[in-house]
Amino acid sequence: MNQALKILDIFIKIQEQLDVFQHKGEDLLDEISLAEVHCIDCIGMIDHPNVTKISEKMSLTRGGISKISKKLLGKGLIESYQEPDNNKEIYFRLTEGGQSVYGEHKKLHSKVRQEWLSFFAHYSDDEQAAILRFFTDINDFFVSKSTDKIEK
Amino acid sequence: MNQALKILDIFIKIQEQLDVFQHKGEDLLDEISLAEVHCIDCIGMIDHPNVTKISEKMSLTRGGISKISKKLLGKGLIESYQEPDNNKEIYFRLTEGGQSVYGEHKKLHSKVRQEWLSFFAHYSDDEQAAILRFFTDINDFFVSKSTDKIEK
DNA sequence: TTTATTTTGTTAACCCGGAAACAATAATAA
DNA sequence: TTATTATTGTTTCCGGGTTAACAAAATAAA
Repeated sequence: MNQALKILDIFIKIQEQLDVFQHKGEDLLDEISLAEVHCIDCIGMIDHPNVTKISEKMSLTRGGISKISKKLLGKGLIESYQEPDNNKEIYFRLTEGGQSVYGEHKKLHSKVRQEWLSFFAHYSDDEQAAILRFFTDINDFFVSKSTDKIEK
Repeated sequence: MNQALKILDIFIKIQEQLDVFQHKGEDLLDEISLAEVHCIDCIGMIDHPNVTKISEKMSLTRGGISKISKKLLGKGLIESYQEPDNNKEIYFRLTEGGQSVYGEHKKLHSKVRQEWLSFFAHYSDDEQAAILRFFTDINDFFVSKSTDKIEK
């Protein structure tokens, strides 16, 4: 079996298991779902975050974000505010509790990042270059594929 | 920015878009969901497939498979049978319609496989070796991580 | 054998998103 | 200005999955 076939087979296996990867088991904080944490992350990063901006950033529906933000409000992790000259848009900001979750998530994120970096350290420059090219190509492929869909 | 960091960043981007990849837009057959097609695939491949075996193969709950198989029965794509010496286990087999869906899915699968192969053809042997090592390592990592979880 | 335990498939209640309809507001055109 | 169009956020309904409880059957233990 040539290399290409082996890569392919493993790649498929990985895909199958990928859901295991995502973020599960992080146990960031019980009682807060993954989507909620991501939402908090967005609110912490976006300038004047509202439902629409968050939904775009998270690639979810406005309806979905509307529900999530409602929950976060209920849990006291975020609060909403409006600008005096605009009665339509509703913005969010993190409360102290939300800030804390935001910080925990960032910490965990950098920990995972560190793990990946030490993982990559075991590869030679040439190997890393090959992997890089591969991922660059894949990414381009996905981007072009997703714009295809938008054009449909 | 060194290579490792670049790979990492791209890898994360890809992850974010990965859901786009899975199987969406295949339009194998309207009126049949992705899970249903996968279920048909399992039933076509497993020896004496029952709810339990399918759920293990698909990494879904028995309850979930129970519902899906009910739908497939309703659509006439599969049928159930039992062995004379066992009144508990219920097995499935594909009907003609199910066979047809099974075949279509296989065809599409090999088409995708072909696309990936021509994709990999653009890489040198050394590059392919690096990519292969990378995926092998990742896969091992995932496997060990998931067994960790089982031990929990 | 009889009794406990395990396995199997189903169901009810629930959670999470998406799609689509909707009212309120803002932005644009006339 | 007024009228039309676009944007924003919410809500209802639905599909798809999980969890947990359950009855029926098979298996293991007594």
